[in-house]
Amino acid sequence: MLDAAVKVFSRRGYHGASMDEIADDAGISKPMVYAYLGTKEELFVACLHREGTRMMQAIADVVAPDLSADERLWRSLQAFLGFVGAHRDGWAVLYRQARGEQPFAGELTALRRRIVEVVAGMLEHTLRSEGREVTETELEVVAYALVGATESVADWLVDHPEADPEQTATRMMNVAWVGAAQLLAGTSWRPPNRRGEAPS
Amino acid sequence: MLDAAVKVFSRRGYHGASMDEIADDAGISKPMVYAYLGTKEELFVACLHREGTRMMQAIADVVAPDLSADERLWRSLQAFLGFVGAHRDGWAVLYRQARGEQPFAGELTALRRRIVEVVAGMLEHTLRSEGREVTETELEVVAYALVGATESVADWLVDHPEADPEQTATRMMNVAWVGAAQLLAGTSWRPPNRRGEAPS
DNA sequence: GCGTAACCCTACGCACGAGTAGGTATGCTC
DNA sequence: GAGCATACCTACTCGTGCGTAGGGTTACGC
Repeated sequence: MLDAAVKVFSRRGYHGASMDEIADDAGISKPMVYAYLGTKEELFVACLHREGTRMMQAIADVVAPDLSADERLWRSLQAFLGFVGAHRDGWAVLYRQARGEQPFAGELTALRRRIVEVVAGMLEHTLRSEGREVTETELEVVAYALVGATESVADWLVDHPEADPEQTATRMMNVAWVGAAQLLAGTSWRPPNRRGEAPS
Repeated sequence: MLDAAVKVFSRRGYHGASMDEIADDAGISKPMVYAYLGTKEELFVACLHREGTRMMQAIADVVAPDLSADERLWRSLQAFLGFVGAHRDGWAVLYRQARGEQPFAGELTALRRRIVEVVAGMLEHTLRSEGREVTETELEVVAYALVGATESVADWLVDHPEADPEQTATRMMNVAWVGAAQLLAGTSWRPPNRRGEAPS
């Protein structure tokens, strides 16, 4: 039944989806939806939570803490893009719909923050183990960039059903890791002849 | 007057914003809004177009075709993040609101596609000039990743008003360019001991 | 065969907000 | 100062869609 809701929400958006259509799609009538899932808002939150939990679980299932950083990143990417490929509707709800709607933006931000923190933590751990220091903000921005890049690629994947998630993950890894590896190794880019702007 | 609309749309979202509130915020009454800007949908599209055009213009103003690839990327990033920093509301409308609403998602996708194509074109030009071949899809995914990373960092910037756009651009450049430069140089990452998956 | 209870539906009330009709003030022409 | 146009507002209509009230149907107990 949540499946029907996710499907309709993903197609129409939160406001565009009518409870009638969801009920219709689920093969039951509206009062039943209210009886089982509560109001529209609660229903949407339920969808959000289920999809969010599923996604996090899909990643957690394949990531062991004793793996190397690049292996963990690779597995996460694989799991994540595999998940998105298999649950395109769910991802569309999470990523495209929930972000704009004020009542739910908070939920989403929290989920996203957890992911960013995991990525930042991974980077930080690797950096510290090599004795390099780095500011909190610096890490956060890099983590945001990596997460955003991945989300964007996931979005691309949703619109290209013929694409192979695993191959896409490899491509993504090329951008993320080859870049990150350089950063971790201490390579950094600096602005050309202007007022020097130390990257903190 | 469009400023008021953008402000309200960014705070409430497309559906959440009432024409009354927009009119109120602009200091005029509702029929005036209809007289000048037309229906709510037209009004939103007008906002979208203005912000989109402004953004593209801000970037076009600082990018000359005779610059090196990294210089162009750097200037674009600077201009883009500077723009977002100066027009947080506008960016919120473009990025957070318009994406989810079916009637406008197309507009947005078109804008985004143009940006992705520019980035992909830049990458391709650099690659070809070094004699390397690469598939269309490969380029597209990398471009999507870079664009998504930048959008994500822009999003971060919106939520951190105290951050300096230029410094953030430098950080972003570190991720994007250091990674991209490696890719351009031919370095690539491959999955560990599994069924070999040539990155095409 | 009649009470009743679980289950589900059709059909409605009601609020909210987009878009408009009709009226009022200000200024300009002659 | 009468006629008229422009600029704007208050106050309405009307559609849409959330949430619910009240009725029908099936199955079981007695």
